[in-house]
Amino acid sequence: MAAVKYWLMKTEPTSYSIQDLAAEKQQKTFWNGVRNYQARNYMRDEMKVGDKVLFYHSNATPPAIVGVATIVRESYPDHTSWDRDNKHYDPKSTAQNPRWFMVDIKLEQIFDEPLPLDTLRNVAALKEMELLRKGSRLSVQPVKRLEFDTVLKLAKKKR
DNA sequence: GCCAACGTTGGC
DNA sequence: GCCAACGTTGGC
Repeated sequence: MAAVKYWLMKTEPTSYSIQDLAAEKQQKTFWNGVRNYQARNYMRDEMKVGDKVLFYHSNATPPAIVGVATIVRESYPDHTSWDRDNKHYDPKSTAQNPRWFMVDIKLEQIFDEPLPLDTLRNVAALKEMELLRKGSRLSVQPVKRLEFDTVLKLAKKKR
C-alpha cells in the first residue's frame, strides 16, 4: 500500500471556510472550482484516499492554516465546470470530455487557534515550504511529511 | 485598493 | 513557438 501523502489546499474563507466544512453533513465536501492545471494534476493523479490535507485560509486576517482534512474520494470530474450558471463555468469542459477534476475531503480537526503565515515564516523546519515561497499561488500543493508534522506540533502547542 | 508574481490567451 | 497583453491570486 502506498504511503500517505500530505497536501495543502487554499480557500478564501469568505467563499468557503473550515467552519463551512464543519457544518456539512458528515463534515464532507467536494473540492470544486480548481482551474489551474498544476493543481488539477495533483488532485487528479496523485491524491489518494487517506492522504492528509492542511486547510488554509487565504485572503483572511490573518492568512493561516486552520485545520486538517482527509481525502475520502479520489478524483472525478468537476461537474461545476460545465454548468453555465456556475461561477467556475469553463466552456471548454464538458461531461463527455471533462477538463477539471475534484476530490472529496472530510474534516479531521480544526485547530484551537489558526496558525498564521507570520508564525510559519519563523519556523526553521518550514523554510522551504511551498506556501511560504515568494509568489506562491498554487491552490493545491504538496507538503513534506516533516512539514506536516511540524505544523501539527505547532498547533498542539497552542492548547 | 495596490501591486508583484504568476498563468493563460491569442496574434503573428 | 514567441511574447505582449490581459486576467488572477493573494499578501500587505
